[in-house]
Amino acid sequence: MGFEFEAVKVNRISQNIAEQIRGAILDGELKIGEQLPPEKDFAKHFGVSKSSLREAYRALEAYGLLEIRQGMSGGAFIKKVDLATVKDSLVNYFFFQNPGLRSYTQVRTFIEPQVVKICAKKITAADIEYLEKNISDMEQEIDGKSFISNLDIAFHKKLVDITENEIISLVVESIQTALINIKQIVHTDEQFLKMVCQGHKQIVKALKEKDPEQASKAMLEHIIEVEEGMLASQSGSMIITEKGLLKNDSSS
Amino acid sequence: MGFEFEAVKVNRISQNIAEQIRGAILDGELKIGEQLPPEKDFAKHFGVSKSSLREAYRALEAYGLLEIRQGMSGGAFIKKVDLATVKDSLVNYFFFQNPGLRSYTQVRTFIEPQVVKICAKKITAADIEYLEKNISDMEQEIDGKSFISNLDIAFHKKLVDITENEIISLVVESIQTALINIKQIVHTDEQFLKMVCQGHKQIVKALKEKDPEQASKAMLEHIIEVEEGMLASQSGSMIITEKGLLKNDSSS
DNA sequence: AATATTTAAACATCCGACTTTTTAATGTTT
DNA sequence: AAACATTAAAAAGTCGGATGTTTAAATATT
Repeated sequence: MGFEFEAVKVNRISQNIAEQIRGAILDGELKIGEQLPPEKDFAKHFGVSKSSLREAYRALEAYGLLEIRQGMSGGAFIKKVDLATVKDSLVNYFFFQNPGLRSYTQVRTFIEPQVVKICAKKITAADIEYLEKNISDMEQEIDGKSFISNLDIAFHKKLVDITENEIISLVVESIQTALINIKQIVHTDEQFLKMVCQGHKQIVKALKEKDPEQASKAMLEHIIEVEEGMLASQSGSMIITEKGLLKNDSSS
Repeated sequence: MGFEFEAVKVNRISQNIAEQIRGAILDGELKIGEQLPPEKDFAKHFGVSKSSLREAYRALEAYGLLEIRQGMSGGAFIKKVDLATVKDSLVNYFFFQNPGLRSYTQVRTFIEPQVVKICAKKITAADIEYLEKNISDMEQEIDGKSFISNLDIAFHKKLVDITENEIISLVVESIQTALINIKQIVHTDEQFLKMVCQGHKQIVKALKEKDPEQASKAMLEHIIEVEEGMLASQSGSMIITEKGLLKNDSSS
């Protein structure tokens, strides 16, 4: 039959409750901001102990679906899952999956050139001003040797935000977040950073001219340049594994 | 300074422990499959109660980082975060974000035409066989009026799998999962499904001819056709909100 | 009116007894 | 010896209630 049986999982009370509540949210029975009854009452309502209910809450909190506030007018409140939660989840996934730099670059070459095509049509004067300030800030940081790579992310984030497509934002930002870990290790040098600036300038130039094709081309080249720069530093000697995210062949 | 202060968060014991364990995993101190000490011992080691430790476990389980097994040789084991966990997280996020069909389609038009370009170069005879069987299965289901839309997902999943890029797989599959919810509501008719089949056939035809441009073009057309089909059904009368995923202006 | 104190609601933590699940060890039967 | 059944032990799961902590609202004080 080619059918794969799946391991039947535990039937923990807390899990059952968490699923019920999540289900109620997805069914629209519970809405954002709505407050659940106090632990004691709610536990009694389910016919379970307070501990079990609390364990369910911890899981729902981890999903980003619930916020618990202590104190007098506190309680458990249904919460909209925020970007940070889902990004964390993606970072956890990528940590184990550990895709190569190649995979990240490939996705970026798929998406970001298309993103700037749209930007070229929708971009406003204020957007351009923001991007140009971003670039000059970055140049200053490079001169001051105090580069922390947030401006790079902000630049790309700004572009995807212009598309007003939440899914694209999520994907691009998550990849950026995952790439930070690699970048920290690769320890980018001044030359590399100047190259990044140069790439950004080309992109903005094309956007100012409202030239989608040119913008797309500039973005594609930028992404590939960045990858090559990172690969070059990687092959070079030192691999500072500050956060242990890079597995090394030499056993510690 | 333009600096945004963030709300200082709770300092719950369970959260502290969960972060410590997550940190140890991300730092490589804890590896996949590794077993944590028994609840009682571990709680004592942290100097906290069993309840607090257990609450931490529930959060880590939700992150997909931990698996708890009951029984004699059970315990808490470090687990690799799996696709299902991160997909769930994305589905939760999309539920609240509730992006329009337009957003989904846009991302697909960015990614999937590029995916089949790569497929055209890497595809094997076995892959083509799989895809053709998928299409004929789908045609049979349509004739038998028992369409459940899993074959459509399998078709697109197969294509992204050929790229061997885990990130693309995750993105495309998550979008497919999110789209299921919409599709269920839109209640696709026979004509629509036949159109889907036709689109798939065009794609496979181009892939057999190893023609990247043609494949890309066929995929792009397919995605847009599907969107138009879905929009058409949406504007048509009935909106069966089986799972309440579609907010309706009429209050119940 | 501003400030300080009290109060009460709700979550947070702890503890210890008890239950259930699961596997391994042991015993029993054929 | 092999199959099956029983027992034992380790570990998670559940419970309930005592106690602590936080927070905001109510009250009292200056």
